[in-house]
Amino acid sequence: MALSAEKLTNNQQTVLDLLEKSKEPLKAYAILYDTQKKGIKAPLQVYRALDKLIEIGKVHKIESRNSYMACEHKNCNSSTSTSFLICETCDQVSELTQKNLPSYFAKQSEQADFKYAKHNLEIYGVCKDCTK
Amino acid sequence: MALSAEKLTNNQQTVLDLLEKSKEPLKAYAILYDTQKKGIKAPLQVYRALDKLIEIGKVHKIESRNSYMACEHKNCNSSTSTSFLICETCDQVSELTQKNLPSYFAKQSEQADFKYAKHNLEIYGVCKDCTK
DNA sequence: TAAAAAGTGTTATAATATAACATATCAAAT
DNA sequence: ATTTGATATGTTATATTATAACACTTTTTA
Repeated sequence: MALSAEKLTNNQQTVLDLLEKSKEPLKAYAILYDTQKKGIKAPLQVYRALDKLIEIGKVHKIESRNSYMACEHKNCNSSTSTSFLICETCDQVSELTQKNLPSYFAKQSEQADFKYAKHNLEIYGVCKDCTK
Repeated sequence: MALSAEKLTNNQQTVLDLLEKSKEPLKAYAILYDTQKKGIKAPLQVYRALDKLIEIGKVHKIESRNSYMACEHKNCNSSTSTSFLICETCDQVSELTQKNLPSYFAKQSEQADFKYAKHNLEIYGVCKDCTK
């Protein structure tokens, strides 16, 4: 079955719903706390749901923050590369949608004799709302 | 006193020496284990040394691996942006030295109404040695 | 040389993530 | 329809990564 058509289990859907409602990325134990009323009782249940959601591209991990966010793109089914814009003022994170980043990075990598496969880019700065 | 001329303390020098000798990035508790003979006894001593070394730009953290490496550049005294090439085969990490990355990212960010300050880039792939 | 700043050593604990194992669910292939 | 294999679940325990708090020492600077 194609990844994009994957049917989610209860736990997976519960975690995804929460992340989609959240304005900021959430940490695993925050997710645990917020989903206890939905029957999720242990960290492993959260991490397992996250693992699957990340695998099918519905969720991304922001490595430098140990936090997780729902993918903003419709029907995203890639778990490969990620590019974030992280506001240092309000902690909101958005995704940089730049189709040519991979080819740009592939070119840069090649100059260092390195074969590009995927990337994680975390840009820090100030978002639109916070510059006002 | 200028950062680049900063004199390191014993613990800081011990941790930096170890990282400079290492071929791969090291994890904090690996650093702790390897420096016990030099008098470092507790995690906090490692983390405090790392914090300082990162601050003065001598060490970088690879976020997605929770590991630390000595900066490869001479007299690096910037703790702002980082760009890594991470080999998925042998786990060696090198730094991408690309002067124009910040301006490139600044431009990309601007298109999303985001004010660029700094970045962390982690490129995954296969290094020169491992493609042979 | 006193005050301020930075670092130390130590114990305890917080925060993040995985191991192990028995059981359950579900799709698909006979 | 039923076995089979893959995937998910629930649970307890534990590993890994990182920081808090506090008393004390050293170094820098004014």
